[in-house]
Amino acid sequence: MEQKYSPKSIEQKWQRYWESSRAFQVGEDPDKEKYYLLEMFPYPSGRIHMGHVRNYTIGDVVARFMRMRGYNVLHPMGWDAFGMPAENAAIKAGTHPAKWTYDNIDYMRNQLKQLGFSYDWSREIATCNPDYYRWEQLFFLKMFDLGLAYRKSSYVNWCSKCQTVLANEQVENGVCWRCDTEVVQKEMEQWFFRITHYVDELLDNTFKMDGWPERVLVMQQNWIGKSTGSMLLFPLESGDGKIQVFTTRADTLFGATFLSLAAEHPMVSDLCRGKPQEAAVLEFVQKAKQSKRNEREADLLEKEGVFTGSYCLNPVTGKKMPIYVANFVLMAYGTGAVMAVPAHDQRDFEFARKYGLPIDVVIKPAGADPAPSAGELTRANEEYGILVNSAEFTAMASEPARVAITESLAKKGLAELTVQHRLRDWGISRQRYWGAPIPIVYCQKCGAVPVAEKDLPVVLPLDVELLENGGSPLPVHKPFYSTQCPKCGGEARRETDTMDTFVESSWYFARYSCPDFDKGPLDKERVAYWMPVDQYIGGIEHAVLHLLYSRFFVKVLRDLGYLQVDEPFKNLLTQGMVIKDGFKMSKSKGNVVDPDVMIRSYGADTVRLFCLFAAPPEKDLDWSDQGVEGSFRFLSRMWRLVSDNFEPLKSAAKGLSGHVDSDGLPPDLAALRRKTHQTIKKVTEDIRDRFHFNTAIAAVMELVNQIYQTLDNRKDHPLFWPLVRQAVEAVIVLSSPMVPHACEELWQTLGHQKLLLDTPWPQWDERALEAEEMLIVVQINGKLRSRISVPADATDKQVEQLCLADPRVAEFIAGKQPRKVVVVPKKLINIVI
RNA sequence: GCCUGGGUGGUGGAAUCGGUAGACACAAGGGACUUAAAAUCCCUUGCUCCUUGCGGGCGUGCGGGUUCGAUUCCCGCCCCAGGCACCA
Repeated sequence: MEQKYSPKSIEQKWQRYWESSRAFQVGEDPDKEKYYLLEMFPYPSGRIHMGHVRNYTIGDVVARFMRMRGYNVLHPMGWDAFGMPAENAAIKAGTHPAKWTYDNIDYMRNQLKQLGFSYDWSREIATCNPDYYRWEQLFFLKMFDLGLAYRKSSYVNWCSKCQTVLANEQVENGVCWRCDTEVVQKEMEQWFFRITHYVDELLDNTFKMDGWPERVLVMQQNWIGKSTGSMLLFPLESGDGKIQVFTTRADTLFGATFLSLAAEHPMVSDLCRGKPQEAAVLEFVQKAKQSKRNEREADLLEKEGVFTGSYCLNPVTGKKMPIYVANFVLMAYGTGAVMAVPAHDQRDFEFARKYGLPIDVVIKPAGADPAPSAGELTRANEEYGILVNSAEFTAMASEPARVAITESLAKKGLAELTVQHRLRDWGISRQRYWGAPIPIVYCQKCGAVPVAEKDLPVVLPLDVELLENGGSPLPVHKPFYSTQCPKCGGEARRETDTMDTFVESSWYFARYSCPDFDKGPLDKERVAYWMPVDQYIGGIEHAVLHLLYSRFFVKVLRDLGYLQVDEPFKNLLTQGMVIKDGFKMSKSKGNVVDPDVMIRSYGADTVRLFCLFAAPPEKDLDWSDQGVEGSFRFLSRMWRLVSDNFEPLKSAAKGLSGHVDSDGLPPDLAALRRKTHQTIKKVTEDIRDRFHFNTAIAAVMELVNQIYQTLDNRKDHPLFWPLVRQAVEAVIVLSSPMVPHACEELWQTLGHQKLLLDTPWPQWDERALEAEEMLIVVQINGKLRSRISVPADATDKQVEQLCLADPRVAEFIAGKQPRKVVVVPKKLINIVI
């Protein structure tokens, strides 16, 4: 065999073999337990980056491990192929988004193959293919029928650079998640998916999804933002109408002295009409609407408002409450109207001070007597406490009072206990070209009419001229937009917006179970076999976006009868970022490491090994060129272990599957045998129970070190080579999910006919783990003082006696009588004197 | 402000159920082999003190506590990262 480890030829050899033998193709096998392992599919941006390499390496280890453990493993790969970068790149390069996308897919597929990932390539999906998105258009139609897809005019987030609307989830700190452009509010007609219909289930399940990281669940809970409170009606003084308000603090209702409305509140213009304040109000509203979203939302603006000239009545005190328009009230949350309780809400307090409005104290802190007067307050007291100045509710505690006050008003039809969520419906219209067309037609006579199912797919035309400014060419592409109304046959215009690309990624995982199915989106039998995904792996950046949308979509598909699961992903692993020199790898920082270059210099196995060894998967990984060298050195060391001892190893009779009894073995061979089995146990448990590949690799390295030591101190014994061979085979088998090419080659070189891939994962022998002697740590008063070796079967009492007989121990005790002796079996003894 | 993680040598990290802190690597220093280099192999490497030993003390962000024993559990702080946030 080759003396030197040369990954290039080995890796090509095995990659070709896996491809030609279709080694990773799977079908439904009712006799085998299925395991569906999925990594988040990439956007075909051009070439893969180290983040992908890390993500997919982690997944590949699990897939190969589970396969060797006897599961029927589905491990697919595909492309999240619609999206804006394709358009921008195509405009820049004078090409077509489709060509750009498919070229990138070809390049990146090849990159993934060079890394030796065990994908079933026969199931590959590209979401920009009409055979994929046609089903999404069908879902849209079904959702439209059920009212789960609807159109409304509303203020939406607009990114001027991307020339499109963004979902709430795609706005981060007031700027576009893609290009960091300031997002402005724009009133537009948009299509929405009614994710709020599932808000309770989406939230409730987060408390049961024990296979997900806590922090992702908490992020989703925060995003959904449930708050429990009361809906209250405040009658207008004029008598014609009521204003609806949501509050979590109905216990403070007796202290509500005015009302604040959002600038966009529909009643504002009526309330100020004909009043002396009208002009000032309209000017204020105009100004507020123009202010930028992040300025208005972040705590930057000073609280300002203007009196509308109208009053409403406090439903419990009957007092007149002036109605203001205020710049800090959001139309998007609750009803866009807030009852102001200056004594118990800091914003209202500041507002009341500024405009000279009354401050009525109605809560006193528990233990404070009497309640502080309004004049004494320097800031609002927002804590729960005991009610004062609240008629029959005085002396009640806040929480029961909140309910009691609401219920008492409910009898007059002025209140109800209710729940509000922060979550808004998902706006899916995008004014972009490279996406799935929304299957709707607008007819002068019939309005918005769904395309007939039989006319699907609505194919995105490829023969378009892209516009320089990035806007969509569809609205000016007559062959596309010009059509007939499906209802009346009259002249009509197609919807020219496309769907948010997150729609594609919300169900691709289900389509992998039957990517070739053409009678519908999902083949019931196959999808029932494979779904849900048993293990999903991807970046934390999708904690809310993709992972929430997918959860929603699965519930829709379930209710449409396509799926039988409630949640898509049973277990979720969110891997950390790849960092170099303290920063996330990025072109602007100039710290990008190109996977191609690494593979060329060291081979895929080294790159894989480094990604696994440098950190546990959930932590950020610090890229280190020396660390990569170290990984390569280890693989070379493993290679030499076989090449330097090739002849004796090859002729040694017993491989890993053979049994060797430890009776009568010399100590170093007994120790090697023990270490072999300990390593099998350690690696199995580290991968199976916690995905800690770094400690699994460390354990294999320890075994390699011990094999070298054993070889250095070689003594003749008939079982020497058989035991070394067992240890070496353990190294190869246990490493194989992580560095598959090198291991497969070594395995074959040692004379195995069967692929390592199809070799069952090794079992450890419990009896082989135990030594005849065990090392006991001796503590005196909790401090480490000595170590003694005792027979493995020694009782606690015997351990104690052996310990007291130890000269070092005797010295420390110095004849004193121990007050207490604690023995931890097989580990430690602590003598207290 | 609220919520969730996290803080261990020069570095990445280990210690899985309260039981030897620093496994395994990287880096550094010293040595062997070599004409030389690369590669490989061996030794040292948390800090500190002395009488240099099979030695003593200190040490897991800080301060307390529980325990025979705490990186691990409890209480109170500090710092870092992430999420939510004028949310009524």
